[in-house]
Amino acid sequence: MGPTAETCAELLQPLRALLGLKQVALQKRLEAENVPYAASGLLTELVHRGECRASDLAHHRVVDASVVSRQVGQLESAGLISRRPDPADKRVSLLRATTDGERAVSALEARKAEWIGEALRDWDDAEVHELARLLDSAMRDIRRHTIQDGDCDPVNREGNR
Amino acid sequence: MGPTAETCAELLQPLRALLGLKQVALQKRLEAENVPYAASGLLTELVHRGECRASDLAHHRVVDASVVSRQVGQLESAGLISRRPDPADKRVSLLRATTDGERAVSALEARKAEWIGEALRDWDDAEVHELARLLDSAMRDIRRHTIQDGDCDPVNREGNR
DNA sequence: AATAAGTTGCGTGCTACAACCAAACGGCGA
DNA sequence: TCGCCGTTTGGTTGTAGCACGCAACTTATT
Repeated sequence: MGPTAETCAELLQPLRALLGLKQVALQKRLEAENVPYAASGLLTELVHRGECRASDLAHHRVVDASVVSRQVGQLESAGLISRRPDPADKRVSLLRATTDGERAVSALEARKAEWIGEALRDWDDAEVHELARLLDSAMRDIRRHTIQDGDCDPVNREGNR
Repeated sequence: MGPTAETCAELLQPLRALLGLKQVALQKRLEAENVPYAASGLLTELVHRGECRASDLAHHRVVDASVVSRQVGQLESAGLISRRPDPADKRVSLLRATTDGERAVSALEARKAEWIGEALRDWDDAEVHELARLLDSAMRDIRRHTIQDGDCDPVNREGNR
């Protein structure tokens, strides 16, 4: 038997606060140079994921393929990623971060880690580690539970309002 | 003296995944009836916060006052919140969720908790509780460190913990 | 044929910034 | 003390830009 509904409800408030972090990140200019915020996120994803196709990124970020297509265009114009035709399928291009792109992501993550480190300077290292472990685990479970049976549900997607 | 940079970096990936939850929430229609997603978040904030002014909400959500103004308009049109002139200052109107608004938030949070509960059905209740505790604590510290938070809650009802 | 990857046109939602109004505040001089 | 005027603050509206979804299309795969 899983956790009680009350315990799950305890998660809601910090989760809500967490989603609000996007605003803080925007305010702190936590994005790569020359590319908008969303594209920076895509670039980070690509660096951690390694060479892959655009549709993989779209699926993973739960956005439409057109969104990824445009952001890929921005990143390519900025010289942060490169495309390579897939030898096995001429429709797809394989995306990979350039050296500049990897450098930008490293710098960005360093700034983020520093920011968090300052905010949590009173924490025990083991506690932060434990939080990271639990959070990572929870996100994997939530993603797995949500993406698979929520994804093939075309009735569900009538415009974003 | 605080967590190491490496440990903080461990947080980055789950945090990134967490921000992506917004997309999942949009697809699952995790919003109140008749109001867009962002306004639903504002309504939830208002319910937990109790009666307050628009500028308080703007500050805590780290958005411009104009954004709150428009979302308040949406929520008022939907009958989910009500305004009351502040007797002490004729410029401000005090905002409060209506009974309908509170009902909508309750229903929304129940759906969210159910969703999370299903995703974490293999978890131990104590572990979820521990995650909630750590996450809540971390968010408070990050917020406090990032925003100068003169957290003056004049009418703090309902200690959401 | 039917399906899939990617692109482009178009409409909408969310947001910030600037300009604006009205109320409140703060002297400062008579 | 009173009254006036400049400044500050809460809130609204206009404008612009980014992010996103959907539809339609092209090209390649099956």
